[in-house]
Amino acid sequence: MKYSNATNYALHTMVQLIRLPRDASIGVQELAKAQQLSPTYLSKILTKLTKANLIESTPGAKGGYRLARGERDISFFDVIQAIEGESHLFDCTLHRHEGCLIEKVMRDAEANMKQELQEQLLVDIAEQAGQQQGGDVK
Amino acid sequence: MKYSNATNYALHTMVQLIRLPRDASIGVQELAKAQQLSPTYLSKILTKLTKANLIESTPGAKGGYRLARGERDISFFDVIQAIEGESHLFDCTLHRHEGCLIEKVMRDAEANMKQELQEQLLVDIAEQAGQQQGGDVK
DNA sequence: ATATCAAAGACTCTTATTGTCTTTAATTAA
DNA sequence: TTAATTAAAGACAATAAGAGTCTTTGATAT
Ligand code: SF4
Ligand code: SF4
Repeated sequence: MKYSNATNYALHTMVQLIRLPRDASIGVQELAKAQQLSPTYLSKILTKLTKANLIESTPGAKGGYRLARGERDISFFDVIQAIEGESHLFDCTLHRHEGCLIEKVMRDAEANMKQELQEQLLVDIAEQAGQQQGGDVK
Repeated sequence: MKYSNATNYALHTMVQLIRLPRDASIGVQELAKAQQLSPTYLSKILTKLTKANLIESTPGAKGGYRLARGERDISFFDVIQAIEGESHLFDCTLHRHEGCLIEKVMRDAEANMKQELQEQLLVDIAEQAGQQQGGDVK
């Protein structure tokens, strides 16, 4: 029970993109290099982020990726949901009783966490995170 | 990214045990029947619950399982942790920078959820849940 | 037309979950 | 003390999900 590595990569990639100069684009090659990650694999992650309207892509020469919205409009939750999907942490696959109380407790707790992650903006950690992640990627 | 079925089974089993008359024991056979689940598989789950000191077991004839502590001392979180372990929802397997801000945000949100689950007692839903789960297990 | 880039899909590899089966050990009842 | 009963442990198989690679297609700029 753990968020996938893809989510981790996505968060880092978004930080990279947020730290990019306004209106600049960057290709998957460069993005992948910073994370020591295969470009084709990262490409899949980027496609998910694109479909979630967090970033936008332009193919062809001088193309690449850039943010699709203001940086103060990008939360941790947005990125996580783009990768992990809409699925719930708890999903009863058994009988699906109407008005299940177990599910309600679990869903409420989960909603709480997601709410908190919705309020956390990536841009708020992007500056300091840059010192870390930009620093010793060996 | 979903809590395992085992966690679901464990929650249901704990509800069953909470609804049991005081100081009565019940064997894995009966517990499994109510959930239409293989006894040997449920047995593994029960062993985890036992190791987490949520229930206690006695082998041999007239043995079985019963609560190991007061029912107001058993939270959702206790059961979940017994099955899922201590692992975190977010665990950076990459560089493990000191004082990572991404991890901090994720861990704080997770802690929030777990705190809420710690406050939710199984006994508080056991009565109504019994009507559901005891009812139409077909 | 050509070089450059993202998107899509088929495919493999690895890991975790789910589940079964068999053996061992502890307890009670006869 | 023997037999019946029950949990614990561990080996094993089946399935599903995640991680990752490779190749093809399609869009864009020069
Ligand atoms: S009580 Fe809730 S969790 Fe349990 S089987 Fe019914 S719907 Fe599922
Ligand atoms: S910044 Fe945090 S999440 Fe990113 S690689 Fe470092 S420790 Fe891991």
